[in-house]
Amino acid sequence: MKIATWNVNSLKVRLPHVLDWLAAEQPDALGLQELKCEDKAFPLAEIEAAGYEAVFNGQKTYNGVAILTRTKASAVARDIPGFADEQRRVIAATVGDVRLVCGYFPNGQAVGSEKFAYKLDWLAALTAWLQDELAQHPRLILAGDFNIAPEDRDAHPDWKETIHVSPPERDAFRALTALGLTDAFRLFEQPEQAYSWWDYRMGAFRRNFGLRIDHLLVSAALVPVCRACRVDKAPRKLERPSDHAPVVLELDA
DNA sequence: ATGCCGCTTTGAAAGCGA
Repeated sequence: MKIATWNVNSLKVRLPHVLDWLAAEQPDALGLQELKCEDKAFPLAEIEAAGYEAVFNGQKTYNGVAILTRTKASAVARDIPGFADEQRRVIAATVGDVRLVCGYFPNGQAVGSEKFAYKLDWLAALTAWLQDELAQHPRLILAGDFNIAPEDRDAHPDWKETIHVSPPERDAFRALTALGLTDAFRLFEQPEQAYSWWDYRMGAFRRNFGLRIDHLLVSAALVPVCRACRVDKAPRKLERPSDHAPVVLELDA
């Protein structure tokens, strides 16, 4: 089984990249973030023509998440139950015998800002909800754009901003792993300075000035069947790329 | 340094992302 996550920064603009990538990689499931499109504008026909089913939770201009699957997903859930939020950031579905939760975590803008407080509130609500989800679905993957670089090695040494690397954000990440979730990327040997996002500006990709903020966390039941996890930088090298690269997890399941 | 890039909404310029 192959499961991937990718912040596409506008599904409309990135649709050709997504279709090419599906054809090349043939994942069983692909979680997408930052669709920036309403549900009525979701390019369902094109995705179905590529041999995929899709469930989505979109809104105008901002946010928006989707799960694409080769076989029909079931038990689709949207948003965090009990957390009042206009922003469409979560979709979950059962794919085969795996529960896949796809999230676009808040950016947070700057430590101490109003958006930062929202980020921490959102993370607390997600964590509380996931505890219940894990109880119901022992085989669970939390995938998405976390907007958190969990350790120092996940940020370029010259990263000067505190957002994405601050102690409260990293504490929130650890609260998620404390539920019994494991960062699948770190189950395997990885290149030095492996990142999943690079700013469009200042030649950041060329200089590998990036952050690893896109993650797949797996529940304890899935750790033994993880086979490989990697960042696929190829789509970041195309014309008009997303600023994020897909992260791919392969499992013996 | 934070203007830089890119996307979106509107209708040339501003907000936002990370």
